[in-house]
Amino acid sequence: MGAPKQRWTPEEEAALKAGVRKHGVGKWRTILKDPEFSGVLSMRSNVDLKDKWRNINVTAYGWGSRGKARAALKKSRQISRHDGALVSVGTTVEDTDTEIIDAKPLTMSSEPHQTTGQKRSLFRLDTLILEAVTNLKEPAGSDKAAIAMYIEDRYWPPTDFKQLLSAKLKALTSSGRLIKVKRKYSTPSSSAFSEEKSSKLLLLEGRQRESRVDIKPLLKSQVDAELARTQSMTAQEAAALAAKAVAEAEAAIAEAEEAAREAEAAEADAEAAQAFAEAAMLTLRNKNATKLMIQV
DNA sequence: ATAGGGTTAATT
DNA sequence: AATTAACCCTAT
Repeated sequence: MGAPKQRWTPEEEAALKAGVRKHGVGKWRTILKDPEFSGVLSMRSNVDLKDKWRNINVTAYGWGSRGKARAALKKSRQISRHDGALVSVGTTVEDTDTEIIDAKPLTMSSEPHQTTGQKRSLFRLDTLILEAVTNLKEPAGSDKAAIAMYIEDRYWPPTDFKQLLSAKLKALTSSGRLIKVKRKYSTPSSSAFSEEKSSKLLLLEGRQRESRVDIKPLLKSQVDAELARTQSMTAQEAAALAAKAVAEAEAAIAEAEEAAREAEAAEADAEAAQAFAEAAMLTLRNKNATKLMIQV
């Protein structure tokens, strides 16, 4: 009879990720032949690897049942949104491993005022944010990047709505409509207790429960997923993403400083460390995208 | 050999 | 019943 379905073990999954890291996405046969992974993956075929990789990335992005449709939408949006400001990067190909990208693309593009469009999206932004947080269903809450991605996927975003998003998140948090725990936002009802709205209390509670062992693997997997995606991108897409990553990293660093300033000593340490970790990973992601761009 | 669409088994 | 994950099929 047919094979009863072999579920992937964490070891196999780890081997696959490592293999992709070493050989790149799509080199399934190569990964399989590599003696370092051939042992663990001996029960798997190259097609299995491909399929599993697809599943990993789908889940890592919090896609629901309609991943395909959203992927299609996303792609068309990304293609249609190339500003051209980023593409002028490929000039220096040699020893430039750090600041190839002069990132200010997200600030103000030549758009004068589109009152109708911006106003409408602004009006819905509160709702969209809440919708994003609830639909993403991330147990530990969703960070700003995830929320932004969710919104970008479904609705056309204003040229730079990241700033607006930050402001709105802040407002929603202080008004109690969102709970912020370690730079991740979740809806109050999911937090079991709804009456206490002292954000500092929540902060401490969350810290104790998650104990930072929980949060790091999550972030790492997210970054891994995005790294993998950059490897399957075109140079233009990678450039756009890289620029975005730089902007995000800058924002993260700025927020870290802000947090450090206004929090007490112990909390400041934790907050700053977390923010710094995110910033560092964003930077790493940026470097990889840049590297890819050079190769291609 | 790989990517992508599609199907079926398993989880919730 | 709905969602997810492993598996299968086909075109490139």
